[in-house]
Amino acid sequence: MLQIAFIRENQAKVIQALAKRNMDATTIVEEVVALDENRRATQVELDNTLSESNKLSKDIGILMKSGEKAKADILKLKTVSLKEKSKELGEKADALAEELLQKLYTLPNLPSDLVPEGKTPEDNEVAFEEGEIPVLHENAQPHWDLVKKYDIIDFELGNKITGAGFPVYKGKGAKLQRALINYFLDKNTAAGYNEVQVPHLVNEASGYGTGQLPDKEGQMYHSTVDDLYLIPTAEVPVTNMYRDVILSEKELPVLNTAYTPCFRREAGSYGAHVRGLNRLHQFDKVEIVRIEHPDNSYKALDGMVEHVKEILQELKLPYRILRLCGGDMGFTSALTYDFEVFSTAQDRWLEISSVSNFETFQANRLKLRYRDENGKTQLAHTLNGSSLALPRVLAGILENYQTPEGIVIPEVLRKYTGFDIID
RNA sequence: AGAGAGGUGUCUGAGUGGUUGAAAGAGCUAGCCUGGAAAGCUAGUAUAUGGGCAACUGUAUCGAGGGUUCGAAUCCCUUCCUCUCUGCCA
Repeated sequence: MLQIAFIRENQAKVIQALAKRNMDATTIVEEVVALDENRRATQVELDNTLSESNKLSKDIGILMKSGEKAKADILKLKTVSLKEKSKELGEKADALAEELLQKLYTLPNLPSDLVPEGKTPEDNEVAFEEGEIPVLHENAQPHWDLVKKYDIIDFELGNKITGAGFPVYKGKGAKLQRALINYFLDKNTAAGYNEVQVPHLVNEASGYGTGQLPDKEGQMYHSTVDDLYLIPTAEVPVTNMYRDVILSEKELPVLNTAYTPCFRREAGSYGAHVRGLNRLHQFDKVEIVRIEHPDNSYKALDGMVEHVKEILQELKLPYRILRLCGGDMGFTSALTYDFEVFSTAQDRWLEISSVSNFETFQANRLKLRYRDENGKTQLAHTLNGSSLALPRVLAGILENYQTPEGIVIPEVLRKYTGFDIID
């Protein structure tokens, strides 16, 4: 959530920045500023009224103590109108604050200066590309055929148990998946991230904290009996560990990593691009989350990009990095790099990681702050990235490493899998 | 899930209607003392938000939300959480 004080003082800047998201924010910014002004004026009036009645109450207390009940009764009469007035003003201030909040929820984060102009994924900027695209043998197949051939992932079985998008991993497929999780976690902890295991269901406050609510309400599975949401990403529980927390400056940066399953309803998506592992309702992901000093957050973002790069280099997968354009960027992000692996058999790029700096957007909702050298509290910056999302990495490996003899396991994974080929 | 007890500041812990944002102690910070440290002494030590250049100051907050009252940490209701016992269970 954007800070109202910032919007108030930088209206033109906010409108200009949001234009990069192809959004005309003129009206809403004006509304928000007007609401805020009205709210503050009402609050001042309310505060003054309350101040007056507080004073009277104190006087009444003193009079009662000294036994001057008659005098106290006179003062009591005076408070009646003040009470009515403050009730009215309080209700008005609350209503204005609520309206303001709802409006603020609709405003996405301001894109950083580095974000390229653009409307669609085609406008994303290729920032980096590396790795050779392998030349596959004649009968190369997409992963959805490969997994059947080697009987390592069973989509039908998942359909039977749950429904579409909930596959069953079997045998070497399950082992490979587990190997990837362990490998990713080991890479992350070696890079200084602290491994945590977190709940897979979160409450409403956590959903609001990281910005999934109210923006993506329909995208999360909701257990209505207990009013809990299945996490769409580990980002939600991991970042919310720091909701309402004030860190000391020397505790920064905070680095955490977690493996969790992720649950996404993916309402409205269908077609060839969602075949096989390309889009699932439940998938595994290892996430990295950082809390940074504002001065350091973009350096940290670069560091995260380098870290994910290294993993893909070790896996020897051809990949590229996109700097997302204003139109394709997530609601809460200020700058996002997407990683895509090239699937030779599908002849297309598959998104496998998204690394973002949220600046203070999440911290403002979370009330995640640190104390600066002057002892003042400041909003921290939050960042996160996938390192990595499993299914598409798996798809990339299956498709790019296929040979007539079977699927060769990338070398770095062999000590985790205990086998070097799926045949 | 049922019965009981409880949730107070960084921590321990007092406070059952009246100048209580909150005793006391610990911790922490600064100063004094010391060759240095400990001890001792002195002062300071929540957050949010409004006003003010600032000093300063208004308001709100004692798990959360609502209510009673001139006045609530204290009384009432709802809700969440913790502990003990019983039940169930990986």
